Amino acid sequence: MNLFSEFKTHIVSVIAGLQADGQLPPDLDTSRVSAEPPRDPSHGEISTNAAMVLSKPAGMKPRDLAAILSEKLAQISGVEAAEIAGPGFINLRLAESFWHDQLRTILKAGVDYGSSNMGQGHPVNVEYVSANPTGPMHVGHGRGAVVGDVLASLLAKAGYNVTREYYVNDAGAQVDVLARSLHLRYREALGEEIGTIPEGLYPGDYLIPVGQALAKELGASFQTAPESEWLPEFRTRAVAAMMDLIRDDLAALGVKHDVFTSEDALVKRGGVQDAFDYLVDQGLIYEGVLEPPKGKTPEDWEPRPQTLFRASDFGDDVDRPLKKSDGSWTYFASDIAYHFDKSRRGAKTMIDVFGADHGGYVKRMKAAVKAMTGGASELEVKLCQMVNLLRDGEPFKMSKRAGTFVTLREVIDDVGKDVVRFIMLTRKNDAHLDFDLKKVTEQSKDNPVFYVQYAHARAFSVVRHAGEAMSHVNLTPESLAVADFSALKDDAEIALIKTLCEWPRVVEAAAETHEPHRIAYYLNDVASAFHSLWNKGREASELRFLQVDDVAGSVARVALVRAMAMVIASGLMVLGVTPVEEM
RNA sequence: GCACCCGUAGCUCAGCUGGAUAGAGUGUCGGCCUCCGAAGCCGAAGGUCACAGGUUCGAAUCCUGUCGGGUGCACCA
Repeated sequence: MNLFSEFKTHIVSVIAGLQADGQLPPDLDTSRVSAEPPRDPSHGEISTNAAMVLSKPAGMKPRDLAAILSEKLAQISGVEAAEIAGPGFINLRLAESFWHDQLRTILKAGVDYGSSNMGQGHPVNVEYVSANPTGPMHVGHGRGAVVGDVLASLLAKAGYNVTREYYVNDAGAQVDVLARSLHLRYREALGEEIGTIPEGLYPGDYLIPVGQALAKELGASFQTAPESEWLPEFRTRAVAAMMDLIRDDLAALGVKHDVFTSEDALVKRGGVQDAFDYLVDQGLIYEGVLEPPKGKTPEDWEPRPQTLFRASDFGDDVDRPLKKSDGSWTYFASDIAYHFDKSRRGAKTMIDVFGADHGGYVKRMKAAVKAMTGGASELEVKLCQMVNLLRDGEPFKMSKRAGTFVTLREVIDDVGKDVVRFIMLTRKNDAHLDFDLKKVTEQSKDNPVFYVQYAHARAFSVVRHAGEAMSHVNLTPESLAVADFSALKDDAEIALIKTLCEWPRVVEAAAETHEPHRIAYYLNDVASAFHSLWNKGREASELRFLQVDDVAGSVARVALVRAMAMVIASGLMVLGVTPVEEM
């Protein structure tokens, strides 16, 4: 519940009252009635379209209806005036004391301000990262990791029951490749000359220490053994080592998961077979031959009978194979089983955060979820576009030679996790993101992280000074919350309170649309409003936060500053960024 | 050829899920530090919201088509 939805219920009840009086017809749909902040601040604080939306069904002219409504709305507590404007908007102006009360609410709630019960404990499963366990994370993975992690935090703040999940793709041919690559490094550690890593294997240096550890532990027992003897062992160990690596990267980025689900384990316990059987029972499986893709037929294309799932019955473009020609499961088959599993574990809403290169995969996965759960669970896929690494405006050169590429870890070590996390949210997920390693370390206005952090640090600077100048006054949030705020009456001061009051609404809107980047933009707005007020104090001395001859006013302004810092901190906590008190 | 995403100021992008005169940052130009942190602020300039239709009180937003860019397109994961 936020300020604006509260007013919407006020407005709806006013309408209901008019219906009871017979002034309005009984059957009106109020679902499209809105209560929003108007774009132009001169239009007041809350704007409603009620008269325009209801005019036609009520059989009245918008402005006539607005006249009736505004008279009643003006009587709501805290409303100073209700004005009719434009085609029939009703703009509400709220009293200064109303905003002062809101400020008290913020100070009492602290960083919990903005928390909501909108989700009502609805179970949501957010799957993110799910990087293949074949090497360390790269920067693109990092974006998905941050988007997923922050989305999960955001949903939790909005009252959803969130499970954070990582799907470990530890089955399939890629793990064989990894195991062979590791075996080579193992032999290398035993003193063999292995030369250059053959094409098709993973050349990265990160396997060298793993090979050395294995050589030390196992000795030469697998050095010359046939592959069939060592492959299972090396698969397990390689995956474990890579997951350790990835977990380290995630920890460095501050990204958390509740559950790691293993694809291999899922397959071994028969999960895929179960899901498959279910689809067979539903009559959604058949043997068939797919048409070649039109326009661009692969050179090695040949008609091939396959075991197909009727994905096109559920909105996909074509039916999709679940078994390869050798009879083994496709990745899609195990992914169906995996999502079925998540659904059975209680997820009513599933959100997958993928890279944009998985775009072609979305329809079939949604189709599968629809088929498997009969609509009981819903899947949404967030696709994250590429990250372009730059250094001072120039594209960052990545050398794939010898497997060296810019890892996520290198970037984190370079600029810090807070910067990485914030920058990853400065674009909506489906837009390309330029990440300039030089600009974000410049600690200037080029750098949105520092703009927001600076506001927080400045606020604490004021609080520190206040503590020295007014050592006899209790400046804890609890006592500030009951202070006299009558000194807060300048437009710029009230404007800052209004901006702070939008936080709960931002949380709810961002949670509902699954758009975590909105938090970053909002925090920028808060910082801007604060910096602006700060600088006004340079010219208008009555706006300076601390004034020796005005203790009551200074206390009121310190309260405002503290509340601002609380909202910034609350937002940064959702982003997983540490608010700093000094820079 | 098909599917998905995108097209907003010179550049990079927001635009509160249909609202009033479309906003930031950056760049350009001009101002503000004896004073709580100038890592900041204020002002000016900059637009046919790709184009054409449609839906309605009202469209950058929703629908259709066209143009332009990106991504993905049989047993890989």
